Amino acid sequence: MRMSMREFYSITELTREFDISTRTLRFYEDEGLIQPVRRGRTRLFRPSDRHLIRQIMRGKRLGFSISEIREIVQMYKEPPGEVGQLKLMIRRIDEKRENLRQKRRDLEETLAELDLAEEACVERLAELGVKT
Amino acid sequence: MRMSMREFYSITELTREFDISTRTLRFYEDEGLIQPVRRGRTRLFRPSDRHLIRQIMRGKRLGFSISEIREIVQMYKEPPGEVGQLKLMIRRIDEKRENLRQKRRDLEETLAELDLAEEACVERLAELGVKT
DNA sequence: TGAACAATTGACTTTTACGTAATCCCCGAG
DNA sequence: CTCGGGGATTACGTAAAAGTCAATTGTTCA
Repeated sequence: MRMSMREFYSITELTREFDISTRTLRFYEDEGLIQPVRRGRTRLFRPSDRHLIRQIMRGKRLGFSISEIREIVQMYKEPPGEVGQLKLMIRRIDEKRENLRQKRRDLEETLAELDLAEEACVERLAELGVKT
Repeated sequence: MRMSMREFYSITELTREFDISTRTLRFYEDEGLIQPVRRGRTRLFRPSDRHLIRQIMRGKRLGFSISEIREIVQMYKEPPGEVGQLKLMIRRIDEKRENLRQKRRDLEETLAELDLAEEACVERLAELGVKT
């Protein structure tokens, strides 16, 4: 049935939802990350555009540049039809995954060190006779 | 014993080890991230500076800005002596950890989608009669 | 219909994180 | 000595990713 699946979102709706500016969304369109349709000159964002924006924001939070994000969203799309292209795509996906696994290691290490730092603070507080 | 623990590293040694430029290391010093000692005007990097650089690079890979990295390395240092400062520090550590956990969720989601994308490619290859 | 409001476009500005000379100092080898 | 290499400083340049501002152009609804 897919009720309540809206057909279009306005640009300001999405800026509010994702807490970004219209300038940013237009910038992403210029960069070819999203292609909202138009009614006259006004942009109409489909659910698929919205989903893409969600993925873009995720990429941003992970510190990827626009061009890296462009590469990643390419990977999510329909696989190419030609064998060479497919193999290339698979290799690039593997590279990205390796990249992400490195980030995960970095992340775990950082979290571990922050845990230690917090422990040290709590201990210090205890020494000063403060109840946590 | 701590044999083979060198006392100092030169700037070019570290640029080679971390694959960054001297400009970058001087920039980090200007930004207050590292404080190598000096012999005359020449910078001498201690093992602790080297360790800090390692942490900085980790922060970079995770997409943190210089000021975020500055905040993080503050947290690794000795806990402050005053109760108010300690409590503040603990709150900030918690915030960073929440931030990192968000990154981890983003990371897992991205990895999962890349897995799907790769599967799709492999399937497509199989359809085309290519043996993986 | 006409004022208010939402969107668009284009140009210019800003911030971050360095890159890139240009020039100078110091030191050890030949 | 002297010169070549490593290091320092100063200052200007730049690419990425938007922010900001101005001038217009629809759009709506009282």
